[in-house]
Amino acid sequence: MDKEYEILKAALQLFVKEGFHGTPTSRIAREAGVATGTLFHYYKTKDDLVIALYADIKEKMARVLETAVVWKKDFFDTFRSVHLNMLNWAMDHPTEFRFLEQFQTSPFLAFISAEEIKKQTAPHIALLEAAIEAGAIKASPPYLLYAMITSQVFAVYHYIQQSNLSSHESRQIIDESFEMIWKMLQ
Amino acid sequence: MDKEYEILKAALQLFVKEGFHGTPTSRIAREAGVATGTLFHYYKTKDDLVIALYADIKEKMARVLETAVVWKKDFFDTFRSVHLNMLNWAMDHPTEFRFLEQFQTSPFLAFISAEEIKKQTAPHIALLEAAIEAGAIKASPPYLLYAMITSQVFAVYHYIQQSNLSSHESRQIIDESFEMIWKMLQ
DNA sequence: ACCTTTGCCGACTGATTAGTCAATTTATTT
DNA sequence: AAATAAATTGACTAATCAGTCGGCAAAGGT
Repeated sequence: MDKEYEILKAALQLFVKEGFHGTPTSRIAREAGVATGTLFHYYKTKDDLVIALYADIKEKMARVLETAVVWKKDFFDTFRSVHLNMLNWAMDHPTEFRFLEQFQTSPFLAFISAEEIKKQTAPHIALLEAAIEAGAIKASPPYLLYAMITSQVFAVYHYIQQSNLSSHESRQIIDESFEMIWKMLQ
Repeated sequence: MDKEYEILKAALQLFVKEGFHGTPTSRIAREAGVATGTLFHYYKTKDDLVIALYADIKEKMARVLETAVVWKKDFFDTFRSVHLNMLNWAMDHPTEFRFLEQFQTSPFLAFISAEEIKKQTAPHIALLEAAIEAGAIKASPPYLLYAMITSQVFAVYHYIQQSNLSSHESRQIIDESFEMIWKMLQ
C-alpha cells in the first residue's frame, strides 16, 4: 500500500465531490488511512497537493493518448482515433475527467505555467498544423481549433453521462459527434 | 446604494478570483462595504449566496438573449444571432461568464434542480427541435446539439481572451466559429 | 551492531471560519 | 407624532482549518 498514492486517490474523490477548498486536509488523510502529518510530509501545502494531483492525472491521460495520437492511414482516421480514445478514457475515468474539468475552470489554473500548457498541447497542435498544411482541414488558428475540439469532448461526455446511455448507444453518439467535428473542420 | 446588490457584486469578483470556498464571507462583506450581519440578513448561508448569484447572472444573461433567440429571416440567421449575442455578452461580462463556467463544473450545480435547468434551456431546445423538424439541421438529439453548441461558445471565448485580439479580429473569429458550427450542424 | 536517513504518526496550535444575536438606526405605517 | 417593522451593525462564539513538531519505527548503509 503506497501511502502517497492513497492520498492522491482520496483527494481526487473528495475534491470532485466537495470542491477544492470544501475538503479539509484532515478528511483527505482520514479517507486515505493516513495521519495528517503524512499528508504534509508528501505535500508541503494543500495547494501543492491539488497541483500534484492535476499533474498526475494529466500525465496519465497523456500517456494513454500517446498511442492514439500516432499516425493512422489518413488525417480523418488519425483525428478520429484521438477523439475516440479521449472519450473512452473519460468514460473509464469519470472522476479524473471531472477533476480536470473543474481544475481548468478554477483559479488554480494560474499555477500552471504557459510553457507547461504548451508542452501538453504540443502534439495536438502539431497534428492540427500538419493537417492544415496538407489541406485536410480548414486553415484556422490551430489553438482555436484545438479549443473547439476539446470542448466538444467535454460536451459529449456530459451528454452521455446525463442521459446515461448504454455502452452501445454511447459508442454511436461518440461516432456521430466525431462526424460532426470533422465536418466542422472542413 | 443597494447593499444586497453590492454583496452580489463583491461576491462575484472574489469567487472568480479566489474560488467559492476560498473567499470568506467576512471578506465579501468588507469588500461590499457592509457588516457581516447584513450579508447573512440577505442570504441565510454562504451556499445560498452562491446559488443566488448564479440565479442572478443566469437571469440577466437570459434576458439579454431573449431578444437574440427570436426568429430572424431563416434558421441560419437565427442561430447566428444567438451565437453572436452570447459571445458579445461574454465579452462584455467576462467575470460573470467565468463565474458561470466555474459554477457549472462545480459540485454546486447539484443544487440546481433538473426542472430549473430544463426551463433555462427550453427556448434553445425548442429552436433546435424546430430546425430539425424543418430539415435545416441534422436530426441528432437536441440536448446533444445544445451541449456541443454552448461548449463552443466557451471555447471561442477563451481563445479570444487568451490571444487578446482586437475587437475587429474578435468579430472575425466569432463569425468564423459560427460558420464552423453551422457546418457541424448540417 | 551501530548510525543515519526516511517514513510515519497524531496530539497540538494559532489563525480563521460561518453564522448568531442583542442593540441601534432607518423606513414605513397608523 | 407615536408605534411598528425592517435594515444594519459588529462584537462574539463554537467549530474548523492548514500546518507543525517531537518522537517512534523501519530500512538501508557501513
